[in-house]
Amino acid sequence: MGNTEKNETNQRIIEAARHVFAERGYAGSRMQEIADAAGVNKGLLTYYDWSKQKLFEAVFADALEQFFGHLDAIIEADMPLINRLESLVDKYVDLLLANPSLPGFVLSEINQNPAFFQEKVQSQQKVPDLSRLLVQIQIAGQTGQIHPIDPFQLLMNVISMCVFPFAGRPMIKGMTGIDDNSFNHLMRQRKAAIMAFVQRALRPD
Amino acid sequence: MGNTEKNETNQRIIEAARHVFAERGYAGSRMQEIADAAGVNKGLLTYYDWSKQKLFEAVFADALEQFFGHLDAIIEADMPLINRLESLVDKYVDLLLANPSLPGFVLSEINQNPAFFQEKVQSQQKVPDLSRLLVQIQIAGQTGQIHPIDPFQLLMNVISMCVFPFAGRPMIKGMTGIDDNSFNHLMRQRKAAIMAFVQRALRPD
DNA sequence: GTCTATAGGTAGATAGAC
DNA sequence: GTCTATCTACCTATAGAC
Repeated sequence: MGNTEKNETNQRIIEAARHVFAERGYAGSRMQEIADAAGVNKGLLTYYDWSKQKLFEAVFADALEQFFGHLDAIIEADMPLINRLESLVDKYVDLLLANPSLPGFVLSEINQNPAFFQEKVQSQQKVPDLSRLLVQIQIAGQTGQIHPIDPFQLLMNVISMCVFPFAGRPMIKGMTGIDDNSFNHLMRQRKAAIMAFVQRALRPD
Repeated sequence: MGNTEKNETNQRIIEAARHVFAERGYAGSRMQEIADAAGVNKGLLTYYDWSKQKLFEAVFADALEQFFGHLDAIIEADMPLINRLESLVDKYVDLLLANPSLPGFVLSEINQNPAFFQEKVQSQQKVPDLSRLLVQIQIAGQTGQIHPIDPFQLLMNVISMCVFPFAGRPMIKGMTGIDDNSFNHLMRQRKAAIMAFVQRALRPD
């Protein structure tokens, strides 16, 4: 991934690749379409030393970084469980509002090539360590701060509620007939809706 | 070798296509791999009048039917809201346990080809009408059966919590290192976990 | 019904002109 | 740096042998 110098044309190629790969997936993308989207000739992709595989790895590594990177910061910070969950929902939905195609892209590619993701997990630290958060949930249950709950299931609940609507965005848009603006509006409302839901479910008897 | 054999071979082709398309997506699938998975020669695909597109449409229509079909039955039935939600979670997680690759497949293809899904929605009744359920949630809130909640957000919460872990199954398996058996065990526990969570969140003050 | 061989088309990559 | 032309490999589909 050494091709990230400031060359403007090269940046346009990377941006175009990000867009095309996110829309069509790796297998469905064509170098010709990436070149067209970048407004450059296909031959230039070779000139800038990009193969399809290299372009994808650059774009996908970046997507994984975005998808998981924000979690780390939230998990490392020192705050009470409810605030941490609130911060997670707030920041995560904001991230997805700014990058609505991210979940669909990442989930599709991981589904279609689990081995590639497995490598990333083992070789690098692209994937956050959730154990601290899981322990905090366990303790909060034991000390009566929240109603006791299986930490894994709570975390899965919160992440599911944040991410799924974006992963299923074209489905939701298709079924309800709403446009991008209405969808975004619903998702901004959703931040408060999720937290209200979680807080009611967690509040001690 | 009579008609029975012909049907049997054709059936093996369809099953193989279901498997390969679910794993690799439309663009990443190869007719050769489908033939191999079916244990037949590639030329037979033409003999049984299958093009790649035809095979995919057959398999995908079936997947949509499974993904949405069960919702209809639950929505049509006449029961109190909480029971209906419980029935939805119970039946839906069971369906996904039996077909774990279904969400990843359906969501990937809809993301990569929204127009195709849009057609299905408009032309046919493959997609359930959720309005009855939304109205029931609204009324339950107004009559004090449950704590008032935006019906869309509640429905999104419940569906997200059921479907997302399966859509992200390779990711979850990769991050936690668990195998299929452990994953299935967690998802079976999850049915009760989701309903307990929802019921606590919805219970009136 | 099933196989082999191949036609026809397309996509990734690159050499070489400018 | 950018474009045109082309090479090579692969993929869908099918004709024809058995």
